[in-house]
Amino acid sequence: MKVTVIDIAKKAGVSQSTVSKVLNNYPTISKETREKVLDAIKELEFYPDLVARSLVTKKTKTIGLIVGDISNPFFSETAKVVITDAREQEIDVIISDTDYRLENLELALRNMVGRRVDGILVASVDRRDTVTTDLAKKEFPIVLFNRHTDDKGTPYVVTDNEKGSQLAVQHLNDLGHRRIAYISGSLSFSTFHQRYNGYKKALAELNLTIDPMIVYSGQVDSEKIKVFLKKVLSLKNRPTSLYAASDQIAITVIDILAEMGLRVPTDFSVVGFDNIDIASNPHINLTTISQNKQEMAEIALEKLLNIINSKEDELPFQIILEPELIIRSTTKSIQ
Amino acid sequence: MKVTVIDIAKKAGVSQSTVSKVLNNYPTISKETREKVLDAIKELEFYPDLVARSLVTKKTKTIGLIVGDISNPFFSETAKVVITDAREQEIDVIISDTDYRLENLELALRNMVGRRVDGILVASVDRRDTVTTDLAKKEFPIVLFNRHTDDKGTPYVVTDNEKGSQLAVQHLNDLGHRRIAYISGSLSFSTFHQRYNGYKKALAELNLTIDPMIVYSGQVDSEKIKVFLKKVLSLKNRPTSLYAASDQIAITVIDILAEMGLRVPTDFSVVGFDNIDIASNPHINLTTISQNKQEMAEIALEKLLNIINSKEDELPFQIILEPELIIRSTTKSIQ
DNA sequence: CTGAAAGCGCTTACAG
DNA sequence: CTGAAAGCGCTTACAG
Repeated sequence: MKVTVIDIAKKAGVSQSTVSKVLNNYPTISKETREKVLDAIKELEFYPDLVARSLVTKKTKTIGLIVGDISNPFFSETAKVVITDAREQEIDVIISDTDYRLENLELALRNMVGRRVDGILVASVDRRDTVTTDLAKKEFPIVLFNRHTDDKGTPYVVTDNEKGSQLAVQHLNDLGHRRIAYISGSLSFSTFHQRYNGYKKALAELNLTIDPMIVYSGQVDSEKIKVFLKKVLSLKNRPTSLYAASDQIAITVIDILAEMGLRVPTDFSVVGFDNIDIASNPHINLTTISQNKQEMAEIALEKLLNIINSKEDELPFQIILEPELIIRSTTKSIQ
Repeated sequence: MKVTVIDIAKKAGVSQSTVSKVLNNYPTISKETREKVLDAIKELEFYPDLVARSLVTKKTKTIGLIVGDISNPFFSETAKVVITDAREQEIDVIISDTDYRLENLELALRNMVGRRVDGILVASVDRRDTVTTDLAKKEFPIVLFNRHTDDKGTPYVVTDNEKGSQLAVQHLNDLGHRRIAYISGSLSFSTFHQRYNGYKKALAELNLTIDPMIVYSGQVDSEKIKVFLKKVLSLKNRPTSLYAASDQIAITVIDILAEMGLRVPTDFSVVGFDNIDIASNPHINLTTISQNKQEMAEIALEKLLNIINSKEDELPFQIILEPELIIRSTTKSIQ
């Protein structure tokens, strides 16, 4: 029923090893035998069993990619780069979606190791995670991107998030804003943690007061954001602008402000972070901090493949990319 | 170095087969031996090699998912459902991105078969593809969703696209529009082909003229759309509305109209198709035909797993889901 | 240039 | 209830 290397060998009148050798392009095989074998392969429609091959070569030509939420554009846009680039090297990618939960991350990691993937790329690691570090210590090929762990034991490539926040705050300050609210997702992610630090640092440098009343971090569903915005806008000393630690949050904020009858940027300025595709849509046209996601994903993959092929000696490395301020039309100078 | 079932056997003082049996929860194993083995497993941090297991069980607990473009929200939102639901059954998913090209689709299919995935889900098949049909004929578990091939030889679950177009055209007609332009992606996809047919059919039923001048199908980058719109709007008998066969196209259209100084819906009405997440964003608020993507993906996966477990006898099946008109604010009655 | 043999790390009849 | 042995489908030293 199923065609194996043995069937090909019989058909071509050669040994099993010879078949294997033409499959793997051994240079020693003579032209005639190679052709006999190739003919048999074509005739019997033989496709080598990659599972069996993996068992002996110890390579699966598969890598794992762990994301927080594949339906979030940030992750799907970076996944695209990883999948496409990996394909060029005939590598497949298994995707795991953690829903941003630490336990799911750890499950995914263990599962992928059991699957014997050649390496793992983690786009959404939790600061507290230790499993990635354990793997890195055991010299299992693993690279983090976007986020890293507190212990910094695993190689990573990220954007300079503090710097990003400074660009955002500076921009608002340049426009005359002195009260700048802040919203971010959970501080258990290094991205949000650093953007938060950068926000505070930038305020301090500009001699602006850090007011906990206009700062929120945690779950960022639209209900929670609404409650926060209502509170903030009812303050007597209310802010004139807001820096959101992601474009998704920024867009939600703008929607809610619209519902509340506030126009952006006339009544209120908003800056996002990420520069996802939709941010440049003319209807949204969000001022944001751009991270070069594609480059980040490309580098992470390239480095991972280097590690897999033992071409990387200085581990763990840390690559930090520059963010960039992109001014569009959700920020405006204060009157 | 690497811990195997043999190491566990030695450590626990039992045979290799016994270790395997506790790993696979054979009921015959006595409590004491089971515990000895479990202890050894824990102590040596043993994780069974899933590649070796697959070679003998003939199951990889992996399925393939082939999409046209993972960064397109339609695909990433359905991928999310597939990945999450599969995980609950301890199944991993390998994603392939074809960039909508037939040759890439066929490469991906052959590769996945070589990888011995247990089954394949194709979200973006080409009408002309025959590889999927060949696989289905050989009883390889495969289910198409969203799009199907012309030969209908492979089971699929899709939306009633003709019906969707009829809902869109009817809605515009109800608002008084008599000249309705149409844009869609390549007709080599059943989705666009059927939406196109539905569009013509609906016009015919309403006794409206089908004017090839205001119809476009093919590549849908924003340049091509711009050229088409310019041409259409310079017609003396210019249309008052447009039906776009996807939300992404509709959003691009609205952007271009804005650039050209036309307001939607005051000057021009637009209907999309898909109801992707961003369509309901207050800044876009697109009137569209909703397909229940999540349900579609869920059913496709469920059916695929049924086929894998030989619980599906009537093959190929065809499941057709109902589309729904969602009226938002990009359509308006004509004065 | 080709082939016989061993082995990758599991599972699964089968025997006891 | 447990174990010896064969086998899944390949690749890879090694010998010739």
